[in-house]
Amino acid sequence: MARRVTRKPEEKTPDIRAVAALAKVSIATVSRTINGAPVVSDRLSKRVWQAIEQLNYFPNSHARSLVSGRSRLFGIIVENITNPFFPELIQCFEEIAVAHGYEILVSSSNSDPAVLTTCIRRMIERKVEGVAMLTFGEEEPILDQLVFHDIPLVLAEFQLDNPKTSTILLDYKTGIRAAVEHLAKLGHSKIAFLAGPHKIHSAITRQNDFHAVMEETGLPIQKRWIIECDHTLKGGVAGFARLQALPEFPTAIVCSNDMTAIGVLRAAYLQGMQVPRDLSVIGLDDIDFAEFTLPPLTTIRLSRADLAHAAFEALRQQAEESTNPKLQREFLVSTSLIQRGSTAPPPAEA
Amino acid sequence: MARRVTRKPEEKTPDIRAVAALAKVSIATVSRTINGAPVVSDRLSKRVWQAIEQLNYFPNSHARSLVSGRSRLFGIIVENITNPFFPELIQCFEEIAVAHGYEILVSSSNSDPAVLTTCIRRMIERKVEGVAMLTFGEEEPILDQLVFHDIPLVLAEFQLDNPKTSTILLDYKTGIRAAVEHLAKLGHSKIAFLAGPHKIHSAITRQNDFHAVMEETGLPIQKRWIIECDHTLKGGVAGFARLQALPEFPTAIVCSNDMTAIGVLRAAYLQGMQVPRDLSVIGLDDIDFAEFTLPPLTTIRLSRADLAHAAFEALRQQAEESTNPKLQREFLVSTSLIQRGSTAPPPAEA
DNA sequence: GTGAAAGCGCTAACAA
DNA sequence: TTGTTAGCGCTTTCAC
Repeated sequence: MARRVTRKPEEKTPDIRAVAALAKVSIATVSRTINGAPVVSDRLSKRVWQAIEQLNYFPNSHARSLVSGRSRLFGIIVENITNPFFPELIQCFEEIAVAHGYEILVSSSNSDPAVLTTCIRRMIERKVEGVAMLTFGEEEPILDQLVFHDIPLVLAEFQLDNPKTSTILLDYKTGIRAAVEHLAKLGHSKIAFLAGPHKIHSAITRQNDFHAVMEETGLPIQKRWIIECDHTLKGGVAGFARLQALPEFPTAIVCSNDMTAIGVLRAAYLQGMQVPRDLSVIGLDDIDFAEFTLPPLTTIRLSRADLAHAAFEALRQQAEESTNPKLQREFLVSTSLIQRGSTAPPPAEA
Repeated sequence: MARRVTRKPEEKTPDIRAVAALAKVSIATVSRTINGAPVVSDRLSKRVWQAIEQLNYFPNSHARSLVSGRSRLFGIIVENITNPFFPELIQCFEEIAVAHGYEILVSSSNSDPAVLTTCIRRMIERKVEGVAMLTFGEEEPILDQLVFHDIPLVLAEFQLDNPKTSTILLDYKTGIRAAVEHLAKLGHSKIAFLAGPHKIHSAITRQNDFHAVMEETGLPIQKRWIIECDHTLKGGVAGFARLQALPEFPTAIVCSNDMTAIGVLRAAYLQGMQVPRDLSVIGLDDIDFAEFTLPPLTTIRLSRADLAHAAFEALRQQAEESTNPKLQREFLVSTSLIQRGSTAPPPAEA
């Protein structure tokens, strides 16, 4: 693998000058070689690479960033890294970024404005070339700082009147429509929706889209069956309990995310209800785990890869082609229904 | 919340000189004020802060790092960010780091040496002041680069003969002993172990510790019941199947991590086996989800908070007190048994 | 195609 | 207590 490298303690870590001296060229030539400037002759380039190898030289990115004005850093802020959806998203985003020579700074805001404020401050100080905020709520004033510092921004489902801000539109409707139609076809009409926290934009969109689709499909909407939860497993359990406290119980539950659905699955099991015989459950996200619940979860897939690609591409364009007049400012990511084992016809009327 | 900030497009983002000019002081005074040097008079300090506020100035961390030689960055490399244990760990580590004014660079190595190599390169170029590698395998030659560049390192269960490398010793034995004794007390003697991938040091340690504890306790060890899995849910399912293919089946399974145990739970359920009536299962890690499996998972807790604290403290000491002769080079993190619902007495002999 | 030199934004040594 | 100044390690003109 990597050859073993050693260094005498008295030698300082090598810099560009050391490389230049060893290769008997100027530091400008070393810089050009490293950066792949097309002008360097093969002869010198080879000498330089040899010296770099021999000294085990690594360029100092702070110096590079300082002089070039480019940090090659993107920030990504998620709401809660503990929700499995996000690690999967971050993993994708990081892979793409690294493949393009960027680094990422990850932060979990936990929907706490104070945390978010400092994490945006840190990103500005590190001179990130863009920030992706894929779930967020009432934090517009905080975003001002990014705008002020001319930092490109990509948001999910939120437009900002700023040339450096792009938006990813999430077409939940397609997936939710497929889900509701799937349920309708199975014979369900009593369908509840366990929503995400209303302080998060995407949670509201999901709820609204569910509402709209139900109307479209001509299914009855019971307001009491639309319940705000918090996108956690515990929240799903609690939502299930609130549904049970009602005079009438639905035959199917659509959840705003998979964790909520997993909570419902668990609660139903503990109540002696059998899914999908007694109750159909549909999630949203299609986290890796959804395939392994009991029964396997029917869910609306929101592709992390698509989302990560869109977010990265939005930022990359802003960072590298900001002068391009026909820069893409809107991206669309779609959703689709993944049918697994948690849906079935409703039980015969009692 | 944050006051709304705006700026005319023609103004460039403010630097330390702009602040100095507005506050009518030298840039040195601004620098001292920001860094809390004790010498600045209240009068000037107030003027400086006012100017900073008014201009909405954020110091450039690249410039700071370059001249001070301190990046206030730590790297953390995990094996697979998709295993829920790691996001929980990262979350803790980040919180502590930010509270101490550090930033973190997260990377997932996926046990791929090539990925690891580039991620270490990136960390060196960013001049991280320390790297935490909490799970790793045969990557010693790659670590040489960090040693070469004088970067402090903290490893789990692996000693490196280098003054800047600290070690976190994980006392799995205490937890595993409690688990095995718990099973023994319930009447189990046929105990299998589903190990993690042998290319990971900690997986081998866990297996060895299980082996040692079984001997200590005087329980019979069946070599065929010690099976290498891969720390994933699917791996647990596969391990369960391999166990079933054997002429005799154990009455209890201890797993090298919780994901494996969750796989076993699932496989058992699908085989019509009831846990814990027909089979007892014990995990290791105590991820958040362990509480919510069906039945709730009895597991050996490895505190993420403790681990994150130890890792951070090791790096912080190295970064800030490297001259301190009695710097702590070894840290111990313990484990303990969390009894939940997946263990019970073995079924009566057939 | 190559080198000399200016300077990115800041900290720290030294002077006052 | 404050200001002046030299550089941190590099990229990028601008000459040659």
